[in-house]
Amino acid sequence: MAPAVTINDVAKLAGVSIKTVSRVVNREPNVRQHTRDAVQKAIQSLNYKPSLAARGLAGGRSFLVGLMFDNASDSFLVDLQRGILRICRDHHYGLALCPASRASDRTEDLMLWVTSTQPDGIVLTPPLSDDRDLVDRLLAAGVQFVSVSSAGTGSGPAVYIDEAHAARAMAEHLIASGYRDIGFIKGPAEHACSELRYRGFIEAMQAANLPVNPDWIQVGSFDFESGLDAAKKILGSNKNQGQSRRPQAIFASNDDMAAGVMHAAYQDGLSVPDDLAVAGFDDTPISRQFWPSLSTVRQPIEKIGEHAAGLLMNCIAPGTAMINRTDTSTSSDTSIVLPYELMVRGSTQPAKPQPAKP
Amino acid sequence: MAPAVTINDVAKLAGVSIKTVSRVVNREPNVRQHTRDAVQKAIQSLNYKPSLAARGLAGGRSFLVGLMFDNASDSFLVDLQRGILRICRDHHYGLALCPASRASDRTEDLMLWVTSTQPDGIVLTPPLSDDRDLVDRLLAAGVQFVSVSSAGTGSGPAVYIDEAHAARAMAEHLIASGYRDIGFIKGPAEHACSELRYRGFIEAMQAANLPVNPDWIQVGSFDFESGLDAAKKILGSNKNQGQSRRPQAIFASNDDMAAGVMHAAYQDGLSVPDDLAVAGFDDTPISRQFWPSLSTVRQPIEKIGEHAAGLLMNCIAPGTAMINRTDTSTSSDTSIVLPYELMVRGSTQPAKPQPAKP
DNA sequence: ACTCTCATTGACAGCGCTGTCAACAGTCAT
DNA sequence: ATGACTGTTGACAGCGCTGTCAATGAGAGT
Repeated sequence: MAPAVTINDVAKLAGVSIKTVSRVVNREPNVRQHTRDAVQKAIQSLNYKPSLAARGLAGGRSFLVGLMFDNASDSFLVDLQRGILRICRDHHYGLALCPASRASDRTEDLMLWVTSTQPDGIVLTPPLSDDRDLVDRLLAAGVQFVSVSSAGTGSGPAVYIDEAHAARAMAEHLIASGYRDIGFIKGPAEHACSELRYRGFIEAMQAANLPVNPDWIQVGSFDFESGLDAAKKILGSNKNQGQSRRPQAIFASNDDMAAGVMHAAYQDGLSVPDDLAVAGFDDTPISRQFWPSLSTVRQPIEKIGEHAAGLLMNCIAPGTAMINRTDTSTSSDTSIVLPYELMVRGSTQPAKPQPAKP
Repeated sequence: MAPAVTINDVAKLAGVSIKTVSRVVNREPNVRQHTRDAVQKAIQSLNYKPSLAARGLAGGRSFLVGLMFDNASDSFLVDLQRGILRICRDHHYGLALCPASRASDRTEDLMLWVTSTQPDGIVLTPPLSDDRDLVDRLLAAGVQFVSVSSAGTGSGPAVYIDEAHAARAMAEHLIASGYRDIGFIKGPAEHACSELRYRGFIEAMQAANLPVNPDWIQVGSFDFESGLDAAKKILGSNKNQGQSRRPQAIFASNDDMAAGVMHAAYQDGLSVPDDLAVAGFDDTPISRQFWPSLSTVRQPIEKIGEHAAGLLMNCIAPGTAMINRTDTSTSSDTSIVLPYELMVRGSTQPAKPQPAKP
């Protein structure tokens, strides 16, 4: 398991000291070009790769980034990983996973992982990024971390989109499409974005002078089942009393729950979008695959991952090229707000003509 | 970044040598119970966690498992990760990700990752597990690895389900439901399972004496778009010639492609399952969420991950409890075949009565 | 009592690398 | 020519831990 070829072999072959090889490997300055070339050649010919463990022990850095998550959705996690991995690869960093346990003391567990793995930086995903306790412990431990979070705890750098604004835009789209009776399915409280998305919805409704029917506001847990349940409640809320009133549209605060809504609609024999329009949030793959395809808000998750890792690298791996953050992002001191995109698709576009002014 | 508390601190507090602490930490025998307790107490009170890097360097093991993947589907990857992580956690192992690069020499890249990260073991996922070159290099490097693969290269331990059998079972279900004209969408060639699933389908058709229409056999790449395209070809294959014949059912060899088929069907104004039955493979979340929900074959991916990691631990972390493999699995020498499950759902159950014998 | 065994413990030397610091050019202004 | 400086290199001491091996003590057999 020990690497077949060590720094010693390279040094010998190149006719320099191991320290010089170390300098070349670490891209340190003050090495003559000639020497550098010779070492590079030796490295190439021996196919040398420094041992992470040794570098970690000697240098006090592990060249490892940790990704902490708790119960994240599949596509979110994978997309984020993809983005982070791309940047890590560029910086010769590895990525280690740190799932939150169901144990009694989640924070303690996570911190133990930190002290044993000793990652140079951590990417925190919601809802962990909204967890004051954890963030404080991380801060106290002096570990670099970047939050992927809509609002988070306000501590440390973060990468996010303007959730409230995005949700408001979607709600406005619904309103502009002629829907007046609109239901909403909130996310769980431990996610900071839940409140923000809800706020955006409310703002849009108030701005349009539309009433918000409390029966049509439900709370889910961001998964399909909870969306299904919430939709059943909304759609069936007045059945008992014989008032068959139901909303013309339901805005679910993520796609999985929106999928639940559509499923519930079909179960009730409703057609989407003619009987019920449905909107989601996240632009997970499923939103494109559904029939009709789901209107949603696209978060550039992979990009978010890239920027999060990029911020980490800025602190952690100084001197290496940072990722291009001049693109479409608004970058403040340490935090980055990425643009969202409204994806209007079939689930909110009724075939029958809508009156512009109801 | 260095851990605040080292093995030295523990040793001092417990009044023993660091070697004894090391013994306790590593659960080595030949430590008096009294001593062991004292050390444990010291560890607890100091909140000590050994440094992975130091253990790796000194002991020649990294306590890291690598997960190698290339372009795996979201839910597959996440489920597998979940399973692996559970076992890793139990054995105090970490999980590092190793995505295949799009670089010219994929194998070389992966091997460099191996020599620098020096994982104690690797979980290989398809299509990497079907890559002869890579497997040979791994073998040559003497790295422990477990394949998650239907057939693989036949080298080293593997965990898988009987793909051909499963596909055959699904095809038989379709046939038993009264469908005679059945199309099939194969997976890409670099996945060994593609051939196996196809074989299962063919076997069932032949056993039932049903003809296989070559126009109704297409090849996809396991993603939604390719399923959509393949379905369009199958459904529209004879439109030009005015022969409106199309299959009564399409069996896609994974759920993402099956989603594409359903999407294509809806685009053509066909209803599922009345005009076209659709079956998938994998039981990804989407299959439950679709309307109608998708008949598919459930692979216990998380369990597969657990078993793969378990096999790894057997070689890597001897002495630690191995995972319970007596459950429903058939375990040969080193490989494990897990049971699949046929999930019959709405997409293959026509509302209108089907003649038992057409 | 005396040896032989074996369980228990610790001293010590590294693992492969980096940080520190000293050594030694070469360059330039004086 | 002298000193001061900067750029380039290597010797060496660890990083926190484990493997090896030797030392100790306790019990078993004669």
